[in-house]
Amino acid sequence: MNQSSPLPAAFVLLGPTASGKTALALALARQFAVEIISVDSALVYRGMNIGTAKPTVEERAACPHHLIDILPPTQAYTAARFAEDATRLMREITARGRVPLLVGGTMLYFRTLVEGMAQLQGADAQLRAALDEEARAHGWPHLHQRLARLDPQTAARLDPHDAQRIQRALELIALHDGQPLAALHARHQPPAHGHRLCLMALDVPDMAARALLHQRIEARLQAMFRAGLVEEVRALRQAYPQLSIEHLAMRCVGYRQAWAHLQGECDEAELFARALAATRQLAKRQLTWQRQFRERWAGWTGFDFRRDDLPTALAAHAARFLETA
RNA sequence: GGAGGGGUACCCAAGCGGUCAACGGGAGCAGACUGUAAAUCUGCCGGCUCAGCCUUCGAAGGUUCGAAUCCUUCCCCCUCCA
Repeated sequence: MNQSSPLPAAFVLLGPTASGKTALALALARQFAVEIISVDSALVYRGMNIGTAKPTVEERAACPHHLIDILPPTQAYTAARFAEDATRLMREITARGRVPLLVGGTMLYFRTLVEGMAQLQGADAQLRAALDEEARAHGWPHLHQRLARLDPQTAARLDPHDAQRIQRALELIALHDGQPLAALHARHQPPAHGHRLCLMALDVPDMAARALLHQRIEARLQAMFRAGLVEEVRALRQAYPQLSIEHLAMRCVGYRQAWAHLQGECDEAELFARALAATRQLAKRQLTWQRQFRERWAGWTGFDFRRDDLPTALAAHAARFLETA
């Protein structure tokens, strides 16, 4: 990279669920020649529109949108796949003379985008099935003990009940000839997208702001129910007979709870209460990530999500970023 | 009016003379997080000048060395009979 060709710019907009990202992204799209890349593990699935608060077809007509509706809910999308897709799309968009605008709330994906990730083997369905089987028989603490023999360092930092991470650790070790995770993580690769990122975040800075976010979440969930969230899940079950609660798509907030309701596990009032709590908890975890990012990433700029001048404030910030090449 | 059941911390709910600030679950708050991440997991969770102290188990009295647990009266809720 020489000084006469600085890295092209990309805009990044992240925030917790229901903080207003979609509308803001569209506002930016009116002022800049952008193409939007969705950074969202749920928007990738076709047929999941209401519960994911997916931008409507009309909204998406305002500018090109990517990584939305790219898979049926029976398939799995992953962070690694996102890293590949986003890298490719960012280059393509820049080559077209536009600016990539990455918008969403899947914080692991953002971390991959900014910090990169290690070059590792992907999921191995057979291996995972075998480990699940063992866990059912003996429990995850038992598998954690095995991990302690194979990779004491990793076992020490994982809780014996952290099913997902124990499984992935054992999977990785098996796929990499017994190498411990520390060695594998040493293969960490910086991100390959070749852009300098304008990091803009929607902040929820105090408990009063949190209370407002909770109100918005509840209002939006009510709207989702009125719009037919339960019917959407019912339709998915009919359209994809093989679809089960095990599929990643059905682990999404709202869908998982609606699934339980359709199985007769709870009435609609209970469904609503559970989905509401799950959404708030999601927002909370997103905010935990954001606090960490704020400390870690240079150039991070937070905006209180309650501000009523957000479109102009973000546009001004983005314009300044473009100028400081 | 009569018979019975019940009122426990934000919610549900165990406890039924001491080991109870009170099992458990939910909610909430904080945190972790390297190819499942809208996932998975952990900690805290009455108050305080916090190895101790203070105020709690519908209310008020009482019994007892000691009560959420026993007694009395009162208030409220539910079921059945009238």
